Amino acid sequence: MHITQETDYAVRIVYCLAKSEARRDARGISEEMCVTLRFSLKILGKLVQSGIVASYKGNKGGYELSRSPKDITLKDVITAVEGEYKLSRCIGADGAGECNRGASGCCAFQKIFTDISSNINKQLEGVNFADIIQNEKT
Amino acid sequence: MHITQETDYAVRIVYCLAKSEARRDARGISEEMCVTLRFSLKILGKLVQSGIVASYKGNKGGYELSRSPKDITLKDVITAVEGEYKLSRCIGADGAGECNRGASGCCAFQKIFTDISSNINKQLEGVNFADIIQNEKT
DNA sequence: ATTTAATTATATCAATTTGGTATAGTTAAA
DNA sequence: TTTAACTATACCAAATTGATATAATTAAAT
Repeated sequence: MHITQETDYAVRIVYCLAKSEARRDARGISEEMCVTLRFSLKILGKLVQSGIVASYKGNKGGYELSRSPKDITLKDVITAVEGEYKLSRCIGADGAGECNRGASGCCAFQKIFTDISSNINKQLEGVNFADIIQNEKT
Repeated sequence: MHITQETDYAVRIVYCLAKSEARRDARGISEEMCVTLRFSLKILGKLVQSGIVASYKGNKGGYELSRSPKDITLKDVITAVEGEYKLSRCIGADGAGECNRGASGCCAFQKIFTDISSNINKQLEGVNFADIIQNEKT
């Protein structure tokens, strides 16, 4: 019932890129965020795949955010690393049922779990990286 | 970023006891909730230890809720099985810092993670088992 | 007292997830 | 052509999770 270490690192990496406002290579990011280079590379790969980060190969290559920090939310990063959030396995990512308890393929908790998941998702969507940087300054 | 299978079972077990309004033995509960007897016993042990459920040994023994369903929330059950909820390991259960990033032992995310954790906790505290049973009937 | 039907404590174990590493290959600027 | 980057794939070990086993304890009923 918490984000994984890997996701925590991912949040810090995105934060680092957001603050840098420049292309950064994996080595620099990993040193600044105190995450091993190889693990950073793995996480950066996931962030690239999900479209949050753009990568540039070759000499002078590196990583940049692919859109403005204000358009990247905590939910985006969590989803990129862990997949779609849901409270219980018994519900699908879209809120539809996945468990088969009860004759109707439905159970007492599907709606409740779905509602809570959706509220938590809204929470996570409400925090973007421009805000995070802004808040830090105050 | 979701509740474990064990917690999901625990929620169903508490729900079962809440609906029964009578002393139930582990075998009956486990059959009704489709959880193996032994695993049910383990979960019931945690619920007893946390004070949600009362146990009675010996012949005609079994389990009952130790207080009214309306006074048992989803958060109570999740905490009983998984321990206190927090979004990231980098914050303590009380919201105090546990990580040591940054010179001051503080980091850009401690406040944000703490705020979100506390909101999610409020969500989970807002759902009690009397409501769950009530909702099901409509 | 004895039997029986229950819980309890402790220990163990296998499967899954998580955290982290290694290697070989690809790309593009200089 | 060299070099400094990223990429894809695979692998492995530690931690967590899900589940089981055994032996002991308890209390009602006979």
